[in-house]
Amino acid sequence: MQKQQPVSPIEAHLGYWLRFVSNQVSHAFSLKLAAQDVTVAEWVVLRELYEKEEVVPSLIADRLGMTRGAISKLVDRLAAKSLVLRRPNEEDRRYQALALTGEGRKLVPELSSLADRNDEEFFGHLAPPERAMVERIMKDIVRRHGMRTVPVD
Amino acid sequence: MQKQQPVSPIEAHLGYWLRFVSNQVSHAFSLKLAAQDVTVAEWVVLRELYEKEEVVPSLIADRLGMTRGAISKLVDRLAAKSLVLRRPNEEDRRYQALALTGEGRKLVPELSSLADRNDEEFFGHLAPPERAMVERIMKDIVRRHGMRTVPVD
DNA sequence: TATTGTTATACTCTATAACTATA
DNA sequence: TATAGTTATAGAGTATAACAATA
Repeated sequence: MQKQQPVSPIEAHLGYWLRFVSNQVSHAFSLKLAAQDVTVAEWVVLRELYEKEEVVPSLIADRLGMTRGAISKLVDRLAAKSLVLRRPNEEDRRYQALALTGEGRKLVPELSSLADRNDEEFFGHLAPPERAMVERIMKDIVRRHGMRTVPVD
Repeated sequence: MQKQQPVSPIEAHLGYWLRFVSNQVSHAFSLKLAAQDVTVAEWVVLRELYEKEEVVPSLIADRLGMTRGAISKLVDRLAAKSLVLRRPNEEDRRYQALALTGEGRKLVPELSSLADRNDEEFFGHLAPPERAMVERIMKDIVRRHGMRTVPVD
């Protein structure tokens, strides 16, 4: 039996606790979305399209930190579910525009209320100053590290 | 053009910011581990085995919230890298014991220092009371929701 | 030649379920 | 029959890179 080197416990890392909670929150949300036959990545794309009217796939890929290939497959699924449309751009035919269908536009507010409910479930008990402090710290870390893309997974 | 229903911005959810930071922290850590040819899931298993001496795969699966099938494949990879051994149990041959090899045992402290460094990078700037508060809040949420498994992904 | 979007390949993880060896 | 571990299949992500169409 070899000697044990001193190794810090995983629970000593703040990143561990963050991932612990974040994974459970995301998982609980994904279960709620699954009841509507939507994945978290799909939800994020639908949410992006809700305000933007028409968006080019490459732009979505940049904003979400996904590859164009990943977006392409994702849009395939959303189109198959009749939630999103691809419209060819006549001026420059390399481009296309993504837009919500009527069905997709109707679905977003429902999914959004699932997100509200999920957040309330996990963080609703926090005192307002606690909540504000966590939010401030997280935003601060995002800013310090120049994080730009919306988290999808 | 249809009327827009009021939809809360994603940034209004604390879960959004948590996932944002947590994903970046985990991603940065996975890059550090990749330099040692190890994934995050593999690291968690190695870390589990470091203290426990010998562990049954089903127990690992339970603790990490993974299926037995997932653990089986994971252990295949770790065994192929000569980091983990499977030892058949002679008393009940349905069981086996997992244990670190010498190489695996040597590697864990190195990976652990990568974890330390990663945590420091993202949370080192926090004032001790801030850090303590975040940690307390996260642990509290874990306790409230009866979360038991170690987060892997 | 550069860019958009698609497609192919490979890899990690997930989940379900069939399968084997053993008890 | 129940359990431990393996294997197969399918699905959702990731990444890289080749590819066709267009500019």
